Amino acid sequence: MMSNAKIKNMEEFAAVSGISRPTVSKYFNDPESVRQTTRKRIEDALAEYDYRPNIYAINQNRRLTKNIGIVVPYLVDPFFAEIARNLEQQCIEAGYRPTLFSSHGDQDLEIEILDHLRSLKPAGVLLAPLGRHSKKLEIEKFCAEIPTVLFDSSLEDFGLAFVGSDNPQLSTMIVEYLCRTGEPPCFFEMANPSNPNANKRRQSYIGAMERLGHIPMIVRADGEGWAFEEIGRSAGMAALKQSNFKTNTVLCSNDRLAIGLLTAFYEQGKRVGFAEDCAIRIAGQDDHPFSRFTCPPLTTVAQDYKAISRYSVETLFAAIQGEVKPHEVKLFAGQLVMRQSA
Amino acid sequence: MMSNAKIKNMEEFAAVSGISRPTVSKYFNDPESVRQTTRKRIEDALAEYDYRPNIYAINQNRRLTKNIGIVVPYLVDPFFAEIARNLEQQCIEAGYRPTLFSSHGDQDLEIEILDHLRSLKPAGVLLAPLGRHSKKLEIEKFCAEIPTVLFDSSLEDFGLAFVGSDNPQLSTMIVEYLCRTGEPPCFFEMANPSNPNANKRRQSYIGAMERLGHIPMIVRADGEGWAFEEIGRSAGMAALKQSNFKTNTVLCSNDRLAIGLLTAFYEQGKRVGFAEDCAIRIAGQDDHPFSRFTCPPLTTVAQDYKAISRYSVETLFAAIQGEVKPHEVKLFAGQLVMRQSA
DNA sequence: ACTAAAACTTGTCGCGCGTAAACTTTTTTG
DNA sequence: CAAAAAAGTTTACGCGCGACAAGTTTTAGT
Repeated sequence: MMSNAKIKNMEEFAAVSGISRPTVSKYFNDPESVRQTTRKRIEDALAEYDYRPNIYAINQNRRLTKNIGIVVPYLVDPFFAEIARNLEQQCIEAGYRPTLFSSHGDQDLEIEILDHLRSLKPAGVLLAPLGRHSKKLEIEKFCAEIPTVLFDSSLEDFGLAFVGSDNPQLSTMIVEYLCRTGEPPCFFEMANPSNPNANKRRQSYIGAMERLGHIPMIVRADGEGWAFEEIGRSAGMAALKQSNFKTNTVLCSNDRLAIGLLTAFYEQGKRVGFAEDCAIRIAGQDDHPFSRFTCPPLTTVAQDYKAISRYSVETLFAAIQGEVKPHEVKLFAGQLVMRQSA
Repeated sequence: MMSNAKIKNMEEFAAVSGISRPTVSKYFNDPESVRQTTRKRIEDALAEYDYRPNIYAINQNRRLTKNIGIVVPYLVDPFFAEIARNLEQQCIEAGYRPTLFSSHGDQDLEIEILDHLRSLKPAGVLLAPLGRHSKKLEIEKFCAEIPTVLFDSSLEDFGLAFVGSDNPQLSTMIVEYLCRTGEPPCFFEMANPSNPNANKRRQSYIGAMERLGHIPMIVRADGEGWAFEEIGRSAGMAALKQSNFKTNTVLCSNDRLAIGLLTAFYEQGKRVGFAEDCAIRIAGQDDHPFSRFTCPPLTTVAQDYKAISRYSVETLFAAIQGEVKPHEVKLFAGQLVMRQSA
């Protein structure tokens, strides 16, 4: 059926479809905007001839493209890969073209990505900043230029909105659970957390412990970068040898640290879990995609991935379509995921 | 220092830099192609005025863009995220603009991505196809149109080259290791593997076992899709209950399946490893980023990520720069990674 | 059936840049 | 220092499409 005549541009395509070029152009911008009969004629021609409008010519002339930038700090972390997948899907469903970028934990790369994004003239950007290391001024400038929704990790009140998890709620919930079912937890975190969520979680841990009449016990892991599992393992090993965990329960700042800590305990021959013969209980925070498959499976509090990604996209599109709102902070509650590690 | 005068286009920028527009254009295409003195004048102006050529106007007029498409089947798998990261980095170093796409295990999405890629007019594409499910004809057509290097998973002789691991070598090495150090391994794989590598690994397992005088024992896991861990866990559980593993050693078709199987054994209270008190040995194939952190850490054969990504990029760029070679198959050897699981 | 609104047509301009030809200036070279 | 080579300038065109104005046809509403 497909005719072999090659269509070079919209002019030629308009000719073979029997419709004028401006109308064809209108169709490609929004198929609903033309009459049913002309729409059919165009789509018949589309079925017969292989033509697609030149995306560069389109974007050059449209003030706003249909591009959406998605930037995550570290794509090798399946947590971000999973969120990115959700975001991508929802952008496509809304008729936009998402482009995915990862800063790979490098703040210079993050700025380069924003720079590249600028020249892409996106309709909007969904940005999970690196956190503590992000070059604030440059990001602020970017948010002022291009409609941007921040997620996962907030940066002051930059952008249209911040969408993330209610860290105090997450941490409080798991602290209370751990206290209710055994010894109060120590808190295991990185000494220099690259993510502001870490600070909120520490504060929430301290608050929850004090409310329950316990003394907060914080164990800090040395190490830089985004290799959280390895940091959790090596620093966990060190803490173990120095008996830094004062109770038989450890709450980790995030699941990846917990995964590393599980390995450390395994290597020391200590059983982890709530059973009789276990030496220690370990819990995480995030519900990382792999947490269900650790040994023992990791008890944690789940972030509401879907709600976060859905609300981020909705907020961005509302703003793109002209809705004006003051900066909003939207936090979603987490859910306790009880498995065998605690 | 930065002047606040806004530069709209190359015309204006040429004016303020005191150089003619064609020369400025030449500079942006290749800074080396202009005289040192004029280069300095342009770069001085660049430092003072904030101007970047419009990428859409550039790409509309250049027959070939500087875009490189990177397509992986499933980005939530850190294995692919890691390879993608390497590929990305090398493209950037070579002065190209990589764009990352994930098929998310969906063959229709894979075709859509290729379609979108076509309209991006990339200089080249690095493609890890979905495997068995990929719509061959469409991919073949794509490879014929655009310089494409296939990696990880081959599809006949499509594209400029296939770059991957020497699966027979990988499988043979680990089979020999397992046989040397204990009972010969059963082989645990998905009943309908979505990836052709799985078939090669099964064949290699069978060959290696026969050469060593053992009878191959294959256990097949039911399940569809890319949730390998869950398939490994549930099917592993079933196989365990039905005593389908005839020896105390299991070689898994890939690490993610092994990770799920570890969980199944854990849930059944069976210790995994080579120690005296262990019920079973489990080994994987790939050296997944998380394999070092499973409990016990997973013995596996490592794919040479770096070599694969480097050679893929080099081959693509050689072709882009005009080098003509017949279709090449480049396989890299793996390395035994001995940990505690086997 | 008549009228107004909606949709389409023709024609024309401009976006920002690549590219090429013809000419001029600067640099290199023997 | 003259001649050749290299680099830069001027001028002009074209890429494929969005956008708009003015006129024409179709549709919807009474």
